[in-house]
Amino acid sequence: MSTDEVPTPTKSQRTRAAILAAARDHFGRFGYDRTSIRAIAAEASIDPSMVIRYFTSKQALFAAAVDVDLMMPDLTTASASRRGRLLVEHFLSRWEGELSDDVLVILLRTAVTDELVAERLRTVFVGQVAEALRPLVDDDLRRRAGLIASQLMGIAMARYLLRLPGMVDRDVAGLVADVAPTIQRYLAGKLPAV
Amino acid sequence: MSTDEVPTPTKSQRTRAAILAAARDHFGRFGYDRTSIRAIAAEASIDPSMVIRYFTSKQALFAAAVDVDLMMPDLTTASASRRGRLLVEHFLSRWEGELSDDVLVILLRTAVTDELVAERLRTVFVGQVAEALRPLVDDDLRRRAGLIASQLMGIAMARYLLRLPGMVDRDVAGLVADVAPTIQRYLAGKLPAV
DNA sequence: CCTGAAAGTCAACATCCGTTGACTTAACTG
DNA sequence: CAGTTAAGTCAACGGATGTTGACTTTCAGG
Repeated sequence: MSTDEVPTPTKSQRTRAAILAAARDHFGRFGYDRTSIRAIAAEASIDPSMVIRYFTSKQALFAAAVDVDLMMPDLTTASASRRGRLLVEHFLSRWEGELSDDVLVILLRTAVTDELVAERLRTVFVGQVAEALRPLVDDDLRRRAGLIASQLMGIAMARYLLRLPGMVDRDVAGLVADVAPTIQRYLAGKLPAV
Repeated sequence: MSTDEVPTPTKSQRTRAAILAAARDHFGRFGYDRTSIRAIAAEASIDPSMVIRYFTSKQALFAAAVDVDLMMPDLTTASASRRGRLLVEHFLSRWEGELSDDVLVILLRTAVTDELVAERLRTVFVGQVAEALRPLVDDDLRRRAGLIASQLMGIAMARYLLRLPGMVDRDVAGLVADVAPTIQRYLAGKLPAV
């Protein structure tokens, strides 16, 4: 209680939280452009002007709603040969459940049409993915991180955003088993010279 | 000249082509929502109402502009061990150059926020990718096609749409060499049971 | 040259959007 | 209880969009 921050379930900044939740829901399901402040306000049972009052603009609301923490697991404690599988499991388990308000999915949906959001996603991958991989990898960090990101994002796109057949009709365990060797090779396998 | 269709460089349905070109350019660069008919008309040096006159609506124009042909190569003539590499080379060479008006990129950009476009992309993958793979694969066609699609789409996202570091700063040959074994395994390698 | 259809222009419509300012209600403090 | 401040409502603004209909220009064919 002493070091914890804001133990107070304080007044009506529950509305602030309600706005954020509604925003994440709408942004996640429809993307930035097709989400209107009016719709967010309606879902939060509040007036549209309040949304602007709490956050200054739609863009600022989006920025506040999408605060990314990939919660990358500590892979150094796992045996080297199992790290690829662990990485795949981490992302898939994160996305299973209802993923509509997963911030990473929101970012993916928006980054393809918004250069500022793309820049943000780049920062996340460099700062969190590449950084988590650094202690495991001695050579070609950027190269390996890029390859891993491409395969993981491809799965997110194919299975969760586009719902491609052949990807949606799989159970998580099977998918992990299929993809883990790929990630393991990108992570620690021998890659072709230059 | 007899069986060829419309050898005539006919009248001003060059404008029709101009509209389509401008539409592909804008849709490809900014996505569906951020492309206005007025902007397309301006780029085609024409009045916005003409765009509607030629195509009935913005949605119909999009549908007409995005007519997808992946031009999948015939992989059966290649030796079985090189087919993965060929597949990767095919897609990468297609996307290198200026890709802004590549219909597949336009589809990718739009499908993440538009369910109808996503459905269309699904049809393309089932009808063209899976179909091209059918003669090469004896088991688990959908499974293998889904895995391949996920890795290839992941590359498109990471390198061309999001421009992730570690993916943009590679030459094509190096990228092909890195990814080819993955595709080869998804295509013909032994996959875990069920 | 005249005519009539095709190609193109112009202005306006209805609608939705983000955002703003004036106003009213609720809640807390003295 | 009075009064100040925060929380919330209401109506409107200016702008952009897709789409429409009436009008004008272009131009081939008799």
